[in-house]
Amino acid sequence: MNDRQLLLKALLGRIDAARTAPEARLPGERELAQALGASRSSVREALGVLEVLRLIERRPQSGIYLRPHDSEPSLEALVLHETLDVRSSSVDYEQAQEARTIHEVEAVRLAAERRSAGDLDDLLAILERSRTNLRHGRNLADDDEAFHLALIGAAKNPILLRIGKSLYLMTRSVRHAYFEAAGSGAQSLREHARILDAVARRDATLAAKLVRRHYAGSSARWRRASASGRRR
Amino acid sequence: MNDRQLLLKALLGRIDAARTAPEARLPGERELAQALGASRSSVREALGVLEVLRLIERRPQSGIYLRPHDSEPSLEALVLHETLDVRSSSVDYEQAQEARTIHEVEAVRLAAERRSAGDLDDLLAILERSRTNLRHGRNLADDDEAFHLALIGAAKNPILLRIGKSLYLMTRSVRHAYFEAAGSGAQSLREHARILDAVARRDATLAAKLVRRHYAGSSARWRRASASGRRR
DNA sequence: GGTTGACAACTGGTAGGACCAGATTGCTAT
DNA sequence: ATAGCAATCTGGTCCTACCAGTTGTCAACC
Repeated sequence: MNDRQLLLKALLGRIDAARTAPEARLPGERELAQALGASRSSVREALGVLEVLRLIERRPQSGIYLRPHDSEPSLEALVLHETLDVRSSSVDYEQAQEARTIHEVEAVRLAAERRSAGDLDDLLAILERSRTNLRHGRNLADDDEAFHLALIGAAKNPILLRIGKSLYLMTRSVRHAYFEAAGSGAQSLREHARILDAVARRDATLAAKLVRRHYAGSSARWRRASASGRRR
Repeated sequence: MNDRQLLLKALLGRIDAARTAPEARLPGERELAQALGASRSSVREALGVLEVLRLIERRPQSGIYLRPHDSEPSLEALVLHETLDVRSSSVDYEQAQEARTIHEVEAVRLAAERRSAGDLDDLLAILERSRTNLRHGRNLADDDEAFHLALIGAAKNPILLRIGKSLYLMTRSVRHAYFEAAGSGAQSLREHARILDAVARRDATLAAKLVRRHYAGSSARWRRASASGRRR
């Protein structure tokens, strides 16, 4: 992780800390720079990023204020929190999973109608690679993500794909933990194969049903696992 | 529009212009600063924003490069383009409308199950205000947005609400034009009332069906209007 | 004592210079 | 012709300075 990311992470930490405090105001730029061991220029650039991400608000001649939690942070901000591994109450796994379900069940309907032969080839290649990785005992989280994103991509709507990528990034760490559990990889692959088959036969209704079941099943398995493990 | 936004807009313009050029590379920071009449500090802060928005990539000791179009820009970037009114091929109204449909049809199912009494009050108040504005011949685009976002909000999933807000921002200008057409406001309000009724009776299936029809109808009306008007 | 005014001490916003380290370019000497 | 060096680019960082408003303090005045 480079200096820029470290600086962002430090600032995100301050923001999360300040969120509980009564005073929803950050120290001045000069003070922040000294506290974080960076120059004001660098701090300002990071603050500019956090501002367009809707996490803070800078009022000239006044100060830097946290945006109230009810004004939703941007999707990119949620992703940033996740990728920089900052503890945050704003990213709820169940909510992200719900959004993913909604999103992908409908996207796969479109994919079943619009998929090209090339899309099928891509999906099949990903499935093959997943099987190989499964045999070698590797974590299938990234293969799983590749399959689902390729599925959404076959719907030929870049906005849907963009949303899908954000949602997947949000749940990345949880999915990695999920695929550590024995058997979850094999089960996931079987369901992927059936979904791909439905998309290949252009059966939108069946594909949607399978995706919904796929999500419901993995959510249930995850809840069981985390309830018994209780390590989160 | 303040100086920061103007600077961002100017840079976005350069990016869109450079996208057609063979050389996917922007001038250096010093040169940009001089050309745009700003200091390097200001340009750097703006570039930092465009970088986290995935529009550009800065390579140390090399230069500033445009990200290839196939790597999707962030949702926030799409919104930024729209709000700063920069001509861009990356925001397609039909695609955004399709994403909105998917998104809201499923969100309203959840809303029908989870809506509180307060949600109903809010929705009803928005509907009442819309009727007043309709009588006064005002543009209903903002009322329409408020109703739909309140509907999504009743699903009690902040991530869904965040996505909804982004999608609405993307289509804002088109919706304003749409509500200029005579009759579209009244028709829209009738359908809103029926949707609200279904949500109040917790009939998720009916509510979803009505929302889908609502979107299909308005899209069709918009296509007819823009085909006859041909001013876009 | 309470109000009001002026002044000093902040704040973020902008500007512009300086230096660094690595990459590129082009020239020079072999 | 080529190997090697030097000048010159690049973005990344730091620094000082100034501006224009806001905020807080405190003294003077009613």
